Amino acid sequence: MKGLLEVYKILLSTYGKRNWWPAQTAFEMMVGAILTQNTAWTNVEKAIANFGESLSPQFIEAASLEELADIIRPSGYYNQKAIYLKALTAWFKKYDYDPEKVRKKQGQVLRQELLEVKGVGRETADSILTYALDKPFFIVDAYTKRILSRLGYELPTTYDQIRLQIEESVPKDLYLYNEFHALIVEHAKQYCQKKPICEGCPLQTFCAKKIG
DNA sequence: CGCCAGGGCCATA
DNA sequence: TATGGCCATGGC
Repeated sequence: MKGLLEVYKILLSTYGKRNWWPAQTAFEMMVGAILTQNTAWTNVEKAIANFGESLSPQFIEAASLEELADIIRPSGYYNQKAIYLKALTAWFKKYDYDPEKVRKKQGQVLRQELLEVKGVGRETADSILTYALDKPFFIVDAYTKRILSRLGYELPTTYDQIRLQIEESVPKDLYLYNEFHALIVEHAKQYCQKKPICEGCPLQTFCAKKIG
């Protein structure tokens, strides 16, 4: 994907450093990654707020599925996500709920482990790896595919093919992956919703160049 | 009222 | 491997 780094630079100069992901702790980040699946972040915020002071792996381990579902109700799919949070927490317990212990393992190994957790698919795994565990894997979400497609890039069919192509096109750097994805989300929210807003779009020139 | 949001699971062919 | 149904709330 030629010119992808240029896209990153334009977005960075336009929106500035994002300093993502909005979470206080690694565990809160992981919880947010589950709750935001196909869900508006504003609803996730309500669910997070409902935990109050008890957003901890210990609380989720002890809580019943019914209690959990009731707390996370605003985030939608609450019955499924309650199960997912339990599964994620059970995985985390193997590391004594200690993010530093998790980070001692290799990224590829952790990715496999995460994909075996019910409710953690590729995008969620890569989000957790990049934003909570310091293991760089480029996150391919709906926004990423939409923007790249509109810029004129031909995208492969599977998630990992797209991810690998992107990773081959930019320096393999945790900080860059972190910022780039955050910038993509910010840009998409402003200009790349279902109905595109090309007026004032900072990628307009680049976009026109690729599409013609 | 209908559409959609920072997906993933499962069954099916 | 690739579709399709399903899950569910809140904002617009």
